[in-house]
Amino acid sequence: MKDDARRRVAELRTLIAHHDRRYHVLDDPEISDADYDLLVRELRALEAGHPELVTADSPTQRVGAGPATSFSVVVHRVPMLSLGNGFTDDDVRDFDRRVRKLLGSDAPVEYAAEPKLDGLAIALIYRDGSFAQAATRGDGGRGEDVTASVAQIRGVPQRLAGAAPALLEVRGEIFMPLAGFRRLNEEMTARGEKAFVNPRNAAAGSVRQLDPEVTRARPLELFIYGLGDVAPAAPPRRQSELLGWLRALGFATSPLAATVSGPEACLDYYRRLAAERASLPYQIDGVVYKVNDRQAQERLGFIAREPRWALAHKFPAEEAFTLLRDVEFQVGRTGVLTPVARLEPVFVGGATVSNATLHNMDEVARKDIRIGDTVVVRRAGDVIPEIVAVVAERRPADARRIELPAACPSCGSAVVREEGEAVARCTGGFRCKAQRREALKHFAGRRALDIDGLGDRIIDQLVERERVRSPADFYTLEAGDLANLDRMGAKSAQNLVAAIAGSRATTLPRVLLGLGIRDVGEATALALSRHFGDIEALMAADEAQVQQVPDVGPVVAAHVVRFFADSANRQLIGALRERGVRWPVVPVVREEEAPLAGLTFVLTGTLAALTREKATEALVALGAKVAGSVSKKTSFVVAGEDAGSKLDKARALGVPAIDEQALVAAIRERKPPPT
DNA sequence: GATCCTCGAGTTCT
DNA sequence: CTCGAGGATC
Repeated sequence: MKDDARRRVAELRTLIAHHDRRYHVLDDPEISDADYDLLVRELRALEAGHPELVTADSPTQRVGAGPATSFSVVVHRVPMLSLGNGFTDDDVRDFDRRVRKLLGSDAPVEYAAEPKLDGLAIALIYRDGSFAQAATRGDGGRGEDVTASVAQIRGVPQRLAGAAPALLEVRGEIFMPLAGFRRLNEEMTARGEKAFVNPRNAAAGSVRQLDPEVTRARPLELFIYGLGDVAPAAPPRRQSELLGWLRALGFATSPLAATVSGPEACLDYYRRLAAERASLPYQIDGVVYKVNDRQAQERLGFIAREPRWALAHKFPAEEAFTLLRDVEFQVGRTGVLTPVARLEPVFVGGATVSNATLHNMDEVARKDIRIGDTVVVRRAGDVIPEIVAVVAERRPADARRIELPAACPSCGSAVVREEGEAVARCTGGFRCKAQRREALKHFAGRRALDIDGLGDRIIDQLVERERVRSPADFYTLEAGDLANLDRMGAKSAQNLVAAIAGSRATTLPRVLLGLGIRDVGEATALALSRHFGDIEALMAADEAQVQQVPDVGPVVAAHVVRFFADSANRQLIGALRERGVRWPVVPVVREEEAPLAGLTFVLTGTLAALTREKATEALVALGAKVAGSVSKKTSFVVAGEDAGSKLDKARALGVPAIDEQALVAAIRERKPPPT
């Protein structure tokens, strides 16, 4: 019986891998989505019955396994980045100052400016001049494949004009003009369907359509504003010329694009667009400035996920007045008490807002917010509601001050605010139901153990009934325990049990994150895992040893050591293991032992064999750092095709330059390149 | 000791 | 998305 299960599990995994490839890689599925789901479900069920057969590489362990979400995933060959935001004139001047400082020049910088459309960012790929693929931005690294629906948009050329490169990826914005938006909403209301709240949602909803015919009927337009990738590479040297080059290939670009010089000209452009905004046939939410010289862009590079050579200068967000009815204090998983404003619901920035965080008591004091006040609300970045200010003259006589409660609203334990800290915390720890509930949600969350289907609602009920007190209790749940919860049938109870069983095979960083050690997030959990390899080594370490981990200082080290000194926490880890939670030992990368430790690389020019990302990943794995600009501390500059000023600077500073082959050799042989 | 950057934690709405 | 704070750097 057991051997049968083992055999069938292996068979199912092979089958699923095969169909994944047909679907995602070859784009030529052999079986229907429903049949595919059946295979996955059978595997899940078998794994649920035999947790010892669950392995980390099982398809059930993958995030968003299979085409169940109905759009397949596209990994962007060049990440689709977001832009840094500016709101004030000084933000723009600061941006310009930083650009000049980094370029080492005092000459006025030329910028390509254009309106920032309020639509949906899209990447379009053309092969040999023919439209081949469209993908949404997604999280920047991977998006959704929307090729079929985007092909129906009239502004998307099926074939490019003139001499098109073998591979071309362009980036742009799909948007719905206001007139079309109004007409569409009239039609939809007339048909008894729900209208869209704003043109951006309408555009996004129209593109994310499984039925391309629906997209075809929607009044969508497209402006292209940039390049993702091109091979062979021959695009113009300036952003402004690039737009002309793209137009010659048959793409629409913004007719309002302009070239300006220096920050004051940027601001003039901004004011001109702000004045014109109301009369434009589509919605814009700001303007974008890009350093016009693309070689200079290259030199400026990126910080985190944002290019240093571009700025989105946003128009002020739409604001609204409403009444602050009450303030409640929420308890987070670490015990932090957060004041949350309960507002008279108000429609602002495309959604109805009824709650807004006040962050902490300092913030409340700074803005002098009181219950009963009329407040100005906006959605920061058009997403998170925020109280901007109170309207002092409308304050009623009986407005109440907001007081930090002395006792936790959930468990009644004392609330303390450490000297010099902005936040107040409940001291109840694990005895506090609210902290327990939030800690359990964190454990089950996507970044930690990723237990699909174990959402807030379910956890709330399990905590309320005291059926689950610690994360280890999840692994004792049976279908019967779940089936009598609200909104839970026998079928979904079974699925959830299977998902919990599936989460047993996991990784060390996920477990470390899930434990909820103070100040240990995703990045720190990964760094700790790489350094110690397994949890026993970490538990045995003292503060000095934990501080050896990159980016871990005295504060974080103390939190880690204190966590593992607590016998309840040691027991939790034992209990998790006992109930079948498993993770492979992580290959230890000790900084001092890593072959390229202490070396800093700078990549410049176009690499042929490797992408920039791959090269960075490989170097970091070997203990090296990869920086964006050349300095005295740079160990090697890797010069690819068309290497620019970084190479010049390296020569000036006497930094050794190597070519791509030397880089590849260094990675392969795991030793520093010869100088 | 000041400054820059990155990370963590908490949050909203659909 | 925002704020605060820890860590690294100059």
